[in-house]
Amino acid sequence: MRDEIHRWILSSRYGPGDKLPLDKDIAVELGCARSTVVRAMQDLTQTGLIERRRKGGTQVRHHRATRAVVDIPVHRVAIESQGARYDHRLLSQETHTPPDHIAQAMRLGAMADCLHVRAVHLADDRPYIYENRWIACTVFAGHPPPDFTTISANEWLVAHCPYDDISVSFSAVSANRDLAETLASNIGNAHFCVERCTWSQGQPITMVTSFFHAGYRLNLQ
Amino acid sequence: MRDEIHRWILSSRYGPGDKLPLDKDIAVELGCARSTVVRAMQDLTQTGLIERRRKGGTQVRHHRATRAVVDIPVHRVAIESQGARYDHRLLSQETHTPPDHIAQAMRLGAMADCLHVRAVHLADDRPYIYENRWIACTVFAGHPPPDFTTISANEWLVAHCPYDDISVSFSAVSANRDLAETLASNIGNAHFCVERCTWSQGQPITMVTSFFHAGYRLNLQ
DNA sequence: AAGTGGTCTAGACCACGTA
DNA sequence: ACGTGGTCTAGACCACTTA
Repeated sequence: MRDEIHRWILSSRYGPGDKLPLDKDIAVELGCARSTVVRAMQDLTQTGLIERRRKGGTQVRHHRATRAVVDIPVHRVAIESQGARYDHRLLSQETHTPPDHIAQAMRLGAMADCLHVRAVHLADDRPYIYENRWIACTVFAGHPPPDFTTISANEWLVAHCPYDDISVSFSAVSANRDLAETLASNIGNAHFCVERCTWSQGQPITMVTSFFHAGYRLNLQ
Repeated sequence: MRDEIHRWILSSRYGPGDKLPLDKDIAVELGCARSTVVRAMQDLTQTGLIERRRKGGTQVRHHRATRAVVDIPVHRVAIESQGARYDHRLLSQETHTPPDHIAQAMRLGAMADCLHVRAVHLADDRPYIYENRWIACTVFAGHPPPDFTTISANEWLVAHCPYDDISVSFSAVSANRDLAETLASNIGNAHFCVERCTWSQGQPITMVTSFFHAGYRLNLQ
């Protein structure tokens, strides 16, 4: 039934900017319950095809945005699912206060300490991702931080610090000398870069910048 | 109520890999209808926190992936919403059969003709996006293709060809001479690149590769 | 103030996967 | 074959937004 409603809307019966009938009228028209129409409409809202406003009704969006879900698995899982052998190497790990732009992005209080962790993730011993991470010390809750040489910070956080808010951005960067050496690339090469910040109940957890090996491509659903 | 269920699950009552109670038991525990629990669980499935299987029950995912929604508006809207003046320039437009890798990505039948359109989108007269697009000729349904000098192909397609299936990928590329000139960049500069393919009822509509100006950053929700 | 979508209920039946 | 989640119904009440 939901699919039928989706087809009913999509079959170019309505174009960009058009106002759709009331939910209850659509329900009558298609011979189903209003709640079914509501559910179908909420699906279409999520995919970005329509806009709904209380009292304002439902419209087909004038400029439908391309909307897709991006899924970035734990690095180890991503590498192993390609059939490659995973490994990682801790480059450095020190506790200090992060630079301003990091603290700002994390919405950190002034002078809050972070654990700064740099690591490389390897696929069949070849550099795959260079990870530059800041972890709010509050997440260790007094306990000493774990040994990130045996478990990557990426994986430890996924297992121990569930988040309820996240901010992500993508960009392309040219490798400087450091990045080129870490990723066995060349100075100036283009690298795909993901920046992530996570929070739990308003408290910052971590901010990580990941640089992928040259030629990496991220596929969405 | 849904939020209450979300909090109930998230409050570290259950960790990665843990099995959750049956929907109906949660409903009893929290004093609400099962359908409410189902809805809340479906939300959490979408955000990637849990996995549900008929007969298998509900589990907290072992390795929670970072999952976010990416929204790429029509280029004109993206540029204007930054307060910049939008313009675009058609670079070329010809009809012929696309190279194999394009036809394959579009799931095009052999020898199906496409309109090949190349254009630049400008923000305050500065190159913002270079767009390399293939449009399946079937979408024009016999009519002559519109004049893409007055309306960009991007915008025309959004207005006239709703899609129900899409594939997107992101990458970083180094500018070759052509790209550098088109985007007023420099050879070797890193550019963010989006590749999109859309279909309607199984029929290919368009495949587009968009190269963003150097320094571009895509933010997700 | 009124109209629209948003959420919830209590129940039914269905579809899928596992045993 | 059975147990679990998935979808649907018919109805109630609520929340927001616009007129």
